Amino acid sequence: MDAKQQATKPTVAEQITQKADTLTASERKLAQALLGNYPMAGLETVATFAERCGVSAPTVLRFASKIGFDSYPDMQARLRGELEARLQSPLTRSSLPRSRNHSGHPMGELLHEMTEATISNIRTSLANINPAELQSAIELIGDCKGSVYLLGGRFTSALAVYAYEHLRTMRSHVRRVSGQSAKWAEDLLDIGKRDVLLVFDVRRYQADVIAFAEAASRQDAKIILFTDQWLSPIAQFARHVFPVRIETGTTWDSSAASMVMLETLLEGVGQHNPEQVRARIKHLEILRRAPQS
Amino acid sequence: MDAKQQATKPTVAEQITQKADTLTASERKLAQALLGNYPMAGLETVATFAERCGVSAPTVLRFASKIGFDSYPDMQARLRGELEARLQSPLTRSSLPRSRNHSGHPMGELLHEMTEATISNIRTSLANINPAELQSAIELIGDCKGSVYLLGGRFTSALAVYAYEHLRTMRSHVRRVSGQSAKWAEDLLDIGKRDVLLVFDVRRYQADVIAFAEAASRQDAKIILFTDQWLSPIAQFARHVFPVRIETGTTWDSSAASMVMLETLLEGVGQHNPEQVRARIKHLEILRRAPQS
DNA sequence: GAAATCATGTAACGTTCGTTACAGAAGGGA
DNA sequence: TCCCTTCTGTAACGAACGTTACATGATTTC
Repeated sequence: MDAKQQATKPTVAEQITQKADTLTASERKLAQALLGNYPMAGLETVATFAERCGVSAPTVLRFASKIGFDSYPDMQARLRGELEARLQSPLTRSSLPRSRNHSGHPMGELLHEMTEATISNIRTSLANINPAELQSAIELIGDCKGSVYLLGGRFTSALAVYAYEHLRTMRSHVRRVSGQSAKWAEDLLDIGKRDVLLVFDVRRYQADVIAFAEAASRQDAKIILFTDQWLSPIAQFARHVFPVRIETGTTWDSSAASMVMLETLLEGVGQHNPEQVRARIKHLEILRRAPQS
Repeated sequence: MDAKQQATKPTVAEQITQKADTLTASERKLAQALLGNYPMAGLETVATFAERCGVSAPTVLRFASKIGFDSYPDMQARLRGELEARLQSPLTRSSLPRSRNHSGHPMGELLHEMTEATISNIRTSLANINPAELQSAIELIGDCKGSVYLLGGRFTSALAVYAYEHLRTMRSHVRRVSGQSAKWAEDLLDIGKRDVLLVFDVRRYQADVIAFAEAASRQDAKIILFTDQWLSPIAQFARHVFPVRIETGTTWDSSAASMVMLETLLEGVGQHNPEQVRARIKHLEILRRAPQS
């Protein structure tokens, strides 16, 4: 399940080796330095990189140009991308021993990989959440006098649904923004400064979701955002941002870590006003027992 | 470059954690973003980092200053050093050197408890799944000539929504049984022996969900059940049962382990017919690019 | 050995960066 | 509600950046 996306995009290192025999003496020095401390050396400034190799700045630029980049920052961007990918790849090449009865069977592999990748995501994500930030978000939802709106994208709408069902048992005035995005404007009408928008948006950030959040922000709603580590643009308008890992090395991104983070938040909201929640649940059960008005 | 990189020097992440409670709202957003995508986010320019988080450049500088750096480039240098060190020793506990210090703050406790409880649930649940069982379920969905129906209860409907969105990208004839249960009978009309019902039902097993599954079973539909360790009554009619742990010691049950199990199943279905799925996604993207008939 | 070609450094350009001072906005307490 | 404190963005500055044109030096070719 690996290395199917590399065919279209060669790495910087590959580009260098490809053009290796056309490089001049100074350029070879640069190439060796970069490959020797890959890719960190290429992330320095032109001047620094040049000085370290004992060449001039223009030589560095000619080098970048020769191996196929429009500009030096262009090359850096690519190096950055590779580095980022490399940093989070250790999740998949799991170092732990095989668990139990899974050995041999191909589906056992899958189970094991998904388990470890997801656990890694959860650990990394929640370990980096600031407790105070969580506390503030909990209070924002728990003490909110207005309405709490839930919104998600294509895959994350499931999280919005989940949050909706839980919050509804804990407090009144919980609304889910659902259906076709063309109709969201109606929900937007009511949103104001006393309201909170809990929005889920991970990569392939959805334009309609972003637009809704931005509009809500302009109407002074408080926004809590669940997103991935690269941050949805909504982060700009959000009061609280919770970035979680979503990559498992498989075809699709995972919402498991987001789910755990969400459940943590929900549990926190419940604990924030325990007696109110308990009273509400009790009331709800009474109404359920005497239904069909 | 820096020979003074000592073991005694605290990492940037640690410095952030240390000053966490003195940070302002905007600064916390920066902290969250940096820790969420550590350390890459901090290697961007001030302007980029600021914009991504929706704050101004000076706020970023005040942040860097507050956590103990003389300048922004100063902080970047340190992040670079950490990164370089990590890259040079990929074998020695590469990706997770820091288990953040949540102690002290009550929400830190909560984060930690939820993390560990959930991970325990996932490990236990997936370790006990029979790979052959998973394989069969994958083939059942992947090779199903009829329709795949999704159904969930109050809280598990979120999982049904999630599965629906994924399966829809992988194959045709995927339907979600939604809305008021009184209207489910209409869906039931179409269900037959060529169809598969993927149903989610955890404790406080919902009567209407059970009834639907039983009816579908009588009409010879194949049932795949996601439930908890105590097994929903639907297990009696189900061809494949996946029991997962849902307890976390908190007020509410958790769907996190179910989510991981579901994602594993979905990944398996995707891998089962990779070329078909890829063709379908491609087709879908073409249709999306030429919308508004 | 002279001329041509290529590689490289110098110097200057406009741009973008990090940084600072200051004024306005937001939030909390009486 | 008002005031005071704290927080935050705007605007301006110098410095450093990537980039380019051009001159110098090295190397090759006849």
